Amino acid sequence: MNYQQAKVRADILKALAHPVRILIVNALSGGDRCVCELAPLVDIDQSGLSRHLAILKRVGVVTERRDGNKVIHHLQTPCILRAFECAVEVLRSDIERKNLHLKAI
Amino acid sequence: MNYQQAKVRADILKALAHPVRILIVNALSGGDRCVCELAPLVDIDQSGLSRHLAILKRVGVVTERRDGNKVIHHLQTPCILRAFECAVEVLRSDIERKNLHLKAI
DNA sequence: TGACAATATGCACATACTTGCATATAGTGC
DNA sequence: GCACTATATGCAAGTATGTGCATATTGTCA
Repeated sequence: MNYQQAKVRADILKALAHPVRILIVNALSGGDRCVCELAPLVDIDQSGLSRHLAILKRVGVVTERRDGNKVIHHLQTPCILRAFECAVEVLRSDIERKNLHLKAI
Repeated sequence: MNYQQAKVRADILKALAHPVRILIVNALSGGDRCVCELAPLVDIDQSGLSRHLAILKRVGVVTERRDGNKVIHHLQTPCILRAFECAVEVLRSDIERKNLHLKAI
């Protein structure tokens, strides 16, 4: 793998690597939502939420369509939920390993 | 999912979301390496490489053991390679979708 | 057209991340 | 102990990211 290939991967992961954006993706995995439905789930200013959504849209993880004066957001690539599962696996593995060290004391 | 749960996931993904760290993980997926073996693969200062490794170790993705005066690094949770594949899927899906739009013109 | 709801953007500030340089620490072999 | 190799850390500067506030834009409905 060369630097450019690593960079495009990093850009996608970076777009996912924020608690608010993870909450957004998680919510969208349960179905399409407009901004006003997402707002109560994330403790953040409306403009901030709009910006986080823009980041997810820029990398193509989320897409949008208009419905009246609402913009409906859609999780375009649900495969990224696997990246979250993978993060959980890392956590679990790390805790297990530390427990082992603890027992060894 | 609550904010705290999203945050721990974000911290793991953030640790992966850098081109140099992706190159490191990619190299380690082929077997354990010391810093001196990784250095030529990533175009960065030795101290910078050391810092990137520290970030990966902090979240438990990479572990280390000493061998003489070398520190050997080990990819503790190879499952994160799936996160990279997932990033590639996002890219591919995005390109396909844009191609469709192109054809529609 | 005007009032209103939903969403996006400009700006300014704070915080976090990355990097190189110099220097410190840890281990090896003489 | 000394010279040497491998790796880590303090510091300072540059860059990027996240946030709230105010304001702009887009669409609806009367």
